[in-house]
Amino acid sequence: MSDNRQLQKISTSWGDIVVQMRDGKVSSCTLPYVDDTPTEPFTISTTEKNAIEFFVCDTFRGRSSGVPPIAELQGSSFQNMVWLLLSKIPSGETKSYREIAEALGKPLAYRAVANACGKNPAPLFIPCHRVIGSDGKLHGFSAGTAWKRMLLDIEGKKGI
DNA sequence: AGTCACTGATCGA
DNA sequence: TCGATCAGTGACT
Repeated sequence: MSDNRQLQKISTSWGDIVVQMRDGKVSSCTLPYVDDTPTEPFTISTTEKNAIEFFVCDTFRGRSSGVPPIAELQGSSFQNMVWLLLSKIPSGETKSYREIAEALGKPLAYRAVANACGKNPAPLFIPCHRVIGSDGKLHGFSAGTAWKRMLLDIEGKKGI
């Protein structure tokens, strides 16, 4: 099992997005933390020379190109189920923490769902930013809600 | 036992 | 209306 690891950086005005690959699959994605009210407008610079960059670029354009293969996720069974559901939310749509919990057959586990979202190893690739509160508020994002707000805005959910 | 990226209810301004 | 506050909830450390 010679794991063929590879790091990929994508530079943006908010800092570098670092994607870690293993055997050609995405195993994690790290976004730099940004304050809730960034002064800097978001810009991204990449050559889109491979599938990862292409996907990330498309994401920030509000398009949903094919999601690159994601490595097997190492979380608890509950977390894996949450992450699987998240990955099925299409671009431009949102779900509430409670809807996810209900889909898992545990409507009262919304708090746990939120926990799992926060531990999502690959934001962007697993679209945890499309999960918002049932009151329509963003509530949180591991790398700062600025990302969440921007992504939803780009994907067509204006004014959240 | 304590921590949460929640939710629904309640209360005061 | 809109906020702050509170209790209840489940998974995880």
